[in-house]
Amino acid sequence: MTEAPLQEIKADPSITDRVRDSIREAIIDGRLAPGSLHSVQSLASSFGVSRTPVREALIDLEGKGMVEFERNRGVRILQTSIHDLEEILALRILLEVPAAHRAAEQATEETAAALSDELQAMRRAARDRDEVTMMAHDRRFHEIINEASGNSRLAAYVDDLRDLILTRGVSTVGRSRDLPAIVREHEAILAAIESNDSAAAAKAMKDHLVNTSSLLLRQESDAAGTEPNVRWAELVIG
Amino acid sequence: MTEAPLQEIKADPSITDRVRDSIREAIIDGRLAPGSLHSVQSLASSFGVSRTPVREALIDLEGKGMVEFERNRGVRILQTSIHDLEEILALRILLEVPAAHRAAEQATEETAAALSDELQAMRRAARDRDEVTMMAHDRRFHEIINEASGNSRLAAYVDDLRDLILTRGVSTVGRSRDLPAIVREHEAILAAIESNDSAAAAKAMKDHLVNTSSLLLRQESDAAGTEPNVRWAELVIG
DNA sequence: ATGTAGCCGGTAGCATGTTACTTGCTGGAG
DNA sequence: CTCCAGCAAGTAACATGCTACCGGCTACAT
Repeated sequence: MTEAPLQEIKADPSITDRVRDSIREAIIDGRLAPGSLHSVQSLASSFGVSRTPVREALIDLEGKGMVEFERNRGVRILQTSIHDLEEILALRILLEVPAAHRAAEQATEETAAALSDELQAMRRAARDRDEVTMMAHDRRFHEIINEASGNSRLAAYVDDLRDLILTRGVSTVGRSRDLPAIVREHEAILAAIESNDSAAAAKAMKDHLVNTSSLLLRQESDAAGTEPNVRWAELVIG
Repeated sequence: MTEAPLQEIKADPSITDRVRDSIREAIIDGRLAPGSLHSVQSLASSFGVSRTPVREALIDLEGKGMVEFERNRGVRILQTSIHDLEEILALRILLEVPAAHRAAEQATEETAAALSDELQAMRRAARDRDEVTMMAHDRRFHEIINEASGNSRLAAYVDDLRDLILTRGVSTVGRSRDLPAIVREHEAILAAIESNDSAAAAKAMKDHLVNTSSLLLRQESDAAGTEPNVRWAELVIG
């Protein structure tokens, strides 16, 4: 006979897990400056733990391309270059547009409702000019779609890629465009998914990502040459 | 004035690096059986090193989805499930078909020559019925194309995905189809790239990957239901 | 002033010690 | 025979010890 658990077991995140999250946050918000060099020892004492979990967390982050060990020197905080940004955004287009297509085919009531919730939260954040909250719900919105595609690896990989974008310390928003415009693009995506119109969902997602990419790359490089990411975008449906 | 180096410096791969490669090989060729549980201590003594580099190597492999730590129990060798296989093959189609398109646009003499070399080696291996050598050159062939697309992250990610496929211990070849057929598919890809016909390159790559996927999934699941990976394939050009 | 040999502090990489926990086993109670 | 408490073995996670090596600094030679 199987008993229902009285209480959900607490996952007991390890010290390594917590340190990894802390370091990732610190990199994203710039407290660990791109290009700067740090020793495992100094990080460990600032967290009040031993060197081992810090080192293990850094090995993880090295695998995701956020830091790099330099033998006998320290660990370098990496900055994603313009070229990295182009690669990452191209990958997002290649993966998320088909994912939106598949998600629209298979979307259930629950996923549509969850997306609607996130969109509502984005509207509120847009009204309040709260860019940080906006970004968080934007991220969750995309994550739900990617998971609804049925390909969990795709969702996880895109999520990792987004951390790398943040490593530049840029907001997707940018000065030139306002938050309501972004909300509108997501509304189009949601509408297509709700009506199970997969072709429209793909097109809406593609438009959104191409817009975001162009804006981001122009904002970062300002010497706006030809944008190679639109050439990748030509290679997906929608 | 810059001097030419008298001798190429040897990169001095760390113990961790060598252990990681050894463990990966052992997983792929089945010496570390899928689902089996091992202690860091036992692995360390079998390699004749201390526990630290072994643990660090395993953390790397955990990030790539090949193993999983179980607290106070050991480290579990993971087997990629049928569903994992579907996800991975879908990702390869999504990424490698556009990559072939871009590679054909930008291909130089050198890349075409390198591809030709690999293809030649594949022909020899096919004639000798040497499946292992065949696979190695097949892998390198795809890697060259992916790198020629200009997106190094894409190439690196696809390479990681291929390790996961091998974790099932399957050969791409299968009993049902012969090596020369595979060579022919690659010949079509190379021909398109040599003539800078990007649309044809994408189509050839798509055909090749869809064929390989179908074969692999049928061989593994043998209860061949509808194959969801062809539904992903509909979403890319070619 | 300039170049440089050698010292020295600091570091990652690796080895080893410690701890809390999980699990299989065993033996005794019912 | 069945059940389970408690013991013992083994483990990952974490802490700490050790070492070769890198690079900046200094001070001396030219």
